[in-house]
Amino acid sequence: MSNISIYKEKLRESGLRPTRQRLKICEVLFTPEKTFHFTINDLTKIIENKLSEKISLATVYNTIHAFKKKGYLKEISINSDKSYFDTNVTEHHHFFDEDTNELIDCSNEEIDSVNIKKNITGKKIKSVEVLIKVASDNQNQN
Amino acid sequence: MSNISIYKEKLRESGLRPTRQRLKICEVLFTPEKTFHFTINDLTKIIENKLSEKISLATVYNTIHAFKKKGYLKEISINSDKSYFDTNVTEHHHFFDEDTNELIDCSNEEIDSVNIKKNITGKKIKSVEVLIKVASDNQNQN
DNA sequence: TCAACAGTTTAGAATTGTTTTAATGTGAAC
DNA sequence: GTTCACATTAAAACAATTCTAAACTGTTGA
Ligand SMILES: [Mn+2]
Ligand SMILES: [Mn+2]
Ligand SMILES: [Zn+2]
Ligand SMILES: [Zn+2]
Repeated sequence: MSNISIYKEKLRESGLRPTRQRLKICEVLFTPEKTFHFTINDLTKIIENKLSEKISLATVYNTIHAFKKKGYLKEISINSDKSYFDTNVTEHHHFFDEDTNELIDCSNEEIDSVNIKKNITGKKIKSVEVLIKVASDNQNQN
Repeated sequence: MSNISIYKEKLRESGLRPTRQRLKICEVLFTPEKTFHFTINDLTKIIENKLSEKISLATVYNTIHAFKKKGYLKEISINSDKSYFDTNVTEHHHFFDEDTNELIDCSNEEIDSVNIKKNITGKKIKSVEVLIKVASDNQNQN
């Protein structure tokens, strides 16, 4: 039950050579039945610990950026410390749990579509996304 | 026509000593009639070029963080490169112009209030903000 | 089949934004 | 004025990310 040949094909279609490293990253990102959010650090840890593979950090960055450029990943900015990536590439909203630094999807059905009355002359809307920051009720929010 | 004594008072009320550096930063941030968005780099350039002052970078960071903590500034994350700050501390939404990297306010009257049907158990909503990315119509959006 | 080459990986260096350190300076209180 | 906690500073440290340049590898096509 390996998706490797499927990933090989997808990569070739995209003009990316199906290298060992890229196939491994495809497996980690696209085999799970549910989409998820991750940082580069998360991903390298999965590769190193769970898979006992060794892929250089530069390659992880290269690959993630290549996948993002092809539209297979989305980048999400929550705080300026680091980037989050999302294997759910549909337009959708997020909860951000400030206690755990965790992103949680909020589908479009769970938020009424945002009605924007203003527009910027000469500019086209590329995306509309809602970010809902949440935290434990009894929190010391300095 | 100087607001310095007002800023001095505000700082003292906040438990912050009204130092020369903080007063100068207050002037830059809070004297303009309109609120605005800036990065630390923007701010240091204003201080150095327009005002020919010299405030150490660490002090700029210290002061901005102190002002944020006191609620006089908001931090906005657009991309992970750098932080944006906002002298408009009310809850509001933003357009982000991908051509110019410019933030534009979108008041609550210009967006219908966001209706969220989902909630996260045990978590309280701290903020709900919409980010609308825009770009020139005829753009090469790789 | 295999030579050739463009694309890819890699370790490490460089860069950038930000934070920390530790020494020096200064506002406020007495 | 003296004192002390708070603040400023230059420089070092740090963390995320990007760049560099050399080695490697998938693919092409002779
Ligand atoms: Mn931050
Ligand atoms: Mn970025
Ligand atoms: Zn998501
Ligand atoms: Zn704003």
